[in-house]
Amino acid sequence: MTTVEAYMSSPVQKKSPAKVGRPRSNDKEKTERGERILNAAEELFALHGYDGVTLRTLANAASVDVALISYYFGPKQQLFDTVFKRRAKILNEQRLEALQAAKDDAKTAAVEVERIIEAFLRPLEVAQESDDEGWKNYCALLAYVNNSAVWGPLLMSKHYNELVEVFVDALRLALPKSTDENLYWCYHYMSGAMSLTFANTGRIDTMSKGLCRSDDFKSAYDRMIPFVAAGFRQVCG
Amino acid sequence: MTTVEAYMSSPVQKKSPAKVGRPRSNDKEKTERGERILNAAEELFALHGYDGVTLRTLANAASVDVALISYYFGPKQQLFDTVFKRRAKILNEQRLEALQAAKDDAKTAAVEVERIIEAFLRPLEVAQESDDEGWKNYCALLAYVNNSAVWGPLLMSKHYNELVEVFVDALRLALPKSTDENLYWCYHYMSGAMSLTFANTGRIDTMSKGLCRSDDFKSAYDRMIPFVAAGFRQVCG
DNA sequence: GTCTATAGCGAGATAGAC
DNA sequence: GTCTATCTCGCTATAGAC
Repeated sequence: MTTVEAYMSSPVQKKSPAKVGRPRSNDKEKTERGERILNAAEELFALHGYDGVTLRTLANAASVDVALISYYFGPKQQLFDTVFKRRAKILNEQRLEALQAAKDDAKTAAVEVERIIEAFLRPLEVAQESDDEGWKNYCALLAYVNNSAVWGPLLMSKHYNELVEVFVDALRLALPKSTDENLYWCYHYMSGAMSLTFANTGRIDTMSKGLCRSDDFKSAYDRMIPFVAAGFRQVCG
Repeated sequence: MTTVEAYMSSPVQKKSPAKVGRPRSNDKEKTERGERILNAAEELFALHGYDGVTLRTLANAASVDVALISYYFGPKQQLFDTVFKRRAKILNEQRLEALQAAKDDAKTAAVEVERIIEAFLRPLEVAQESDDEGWKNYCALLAYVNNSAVWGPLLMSKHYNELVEVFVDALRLALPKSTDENLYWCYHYMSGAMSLTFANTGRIDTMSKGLCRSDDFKSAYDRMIPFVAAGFRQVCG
């Protein structure tokens, strides 16, 4: 626990104050290793699930000794939690910023449904399109966790409930005639559509005989946003 | 393989022709055991995924000896495949029947979008509400497989692509202005919304502070159908 | 047809050498 | 801080007794 927290609290700027003495071979190497482990874990957990990944496979993928994983991150479950929470904060901040920008534009009026959905979903397109492959893997991991009856209740609620509340509040203002029950169900459908897009299984490729591609994120989100917005208006309008 | 196929081809009426001779303790007991294994496997695979279930746990849950699982169903992968395909056929037949009924009602005209979505989704509500708990578990398994980058491409395409084609054909007639690209993406969003509902994670319960319940399938589908139909109209109209 | 016993392997975790 | 070696446990699969 302590090791993990220490690592997570200062993930980048841990370059040691004095760079004068003997050239410690660790320092940069250490954080690099920690990140290699987290990146490999992200990818493998997303692809095979928690139980489908062994610490040995992971160590191999990260080019690191097995024992180091436990040394850095504690037991396997704790590693999983660390991987999951790593990018949650960043993602939520971006979505809240986008929502705030929409609110600023609307001034005193309620923000339009489309703009709210856009603020919620578009940052995910950006993430999945990022040069950092890790974001794509993290989104796939989100799909796994969100659909898991074991991990979903634990991790999604812990790291994403606050964000959901803010967006549901905005949607309530945009759709004042709606009951909360309708709002939450519609949020649920949006979450499902989003998750399957995260999962990036390549199924739409074969289904459409190559017409659509799983990794064509712009196409996916350009259609998902109006689709979801229309659904909200229909059910909650 | 042979054992599996033999078992699957006559799942119920295998009561042996002559019930006259000595009372074989096997017969009924055997199929009961086979079904107990499949039912337990369905439940456990849905909850923990393929790698999260050991044959020992499964044997224990089915009150059966470990060795019997291999004897009946072959290696673990084959068991998984058998579990997955068992209810796929039944489900697809029900959905095709519902679509045919809608087509009959419409006579020469194209079937309405809402009716097509209804034919696609409502049989799933019925399944999830069934007294046979197995259906609920199977739907959760579908959520797992559909979101898995490993199993999805293998099993979904194998057992559900034909059905998808029929429904996309109907939707194409209902929305003649749409491109196929739009149709497939919208199908994808519907599939995602549906999967998360299958997953039955209880997350909407905590999110909505008890206002909505994961296992309130009527509420889920009554809203999902207009939500999805409106989305299709918006993007493909 | 069923179950016991075990082969053969690999898992997670850690003690202790360096 | 890193890695070797090992403990203990559990896995899938099957051979062979009943």
